[in-house]
Amino acid sequence: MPELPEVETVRRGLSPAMVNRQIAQVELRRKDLRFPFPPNFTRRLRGREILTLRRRAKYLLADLDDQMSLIMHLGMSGSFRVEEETLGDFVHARNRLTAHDHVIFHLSNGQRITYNDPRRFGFMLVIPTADILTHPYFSHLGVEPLSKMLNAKFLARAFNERKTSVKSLLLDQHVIAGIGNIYACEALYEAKISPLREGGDLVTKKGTPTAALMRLPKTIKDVLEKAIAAGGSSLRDHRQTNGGLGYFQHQFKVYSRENEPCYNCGKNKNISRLIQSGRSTFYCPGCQK
DNA sequence: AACACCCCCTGTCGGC
DNA sequence: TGCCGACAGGGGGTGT
Repeated sequence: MPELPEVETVRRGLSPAMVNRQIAQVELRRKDLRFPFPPNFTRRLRGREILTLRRRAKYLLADLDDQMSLIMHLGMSGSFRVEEETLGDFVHARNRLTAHDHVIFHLSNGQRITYNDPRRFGFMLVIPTADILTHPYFSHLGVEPLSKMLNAKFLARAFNERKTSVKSLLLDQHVIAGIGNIYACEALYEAKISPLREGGDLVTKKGTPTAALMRLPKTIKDVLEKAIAAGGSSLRDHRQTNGGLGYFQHQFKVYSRENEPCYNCGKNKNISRLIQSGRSTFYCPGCQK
């Protein structure tokens, strides 16, 4: 589920609850998510203070007070919720747990943070903070799409001579890190670029960006920023940490709108769906060239 | 190197 | 009503 805007929404929701707080206890309600929890996972977190909560691509990184960092990935269906857990409330709190509440962080201030993940594609691990940059999960990640690193010049270099479709390139976390299926579709629509175009086709023979490629960095940033402002997109599982829904799904122009009219072309053209790299792509054949 | 394809897992939805 | 297949926001591995 969660692409960059959803993970960022979660980060902002968790920060007030987690940062400068101590983890009193971590409760695992099963031994694995996508992978088994590493040995001593709970012991390494118990008693630690969380200094910062960062996001890199679709990962959440909680830096601890002992030079270690808790790495969390939400997979397709992970979500967190923050609740009060006073002593008197404890029994009631337990009763509010559901079948897919897999990890509970009990904080020393009486709050608890519960990780829920029906599909269990998410995972958590603890590694030294200093090792994050060289860790296999992070060392090959591409640029942050909301940073200045993402610009037309960068994309021209990354796309040059690539025969891969621009849609697949946007999903490639080695190029840009954090875009997922929804926002790749939406950004290409806004840029009026067909998802079927080869990457190299968006670069001139001189290696400079074409006019179409010049539009793309801004549409990516715009769609991600608007989605963050809306609290992300809630299709099934995504929740803000207070339990509220994101509402960017109401602003989708193409995603999940197969056979519905294009807002740009009117009733002349409908949104199409096709499969690229095994994922659904939604686009308008009328205005995306 | 770069691609298509498959898998992990659970839930939901539409068609019959 | 129930059953069954398709599909879902991610990402890693394999084989070509």
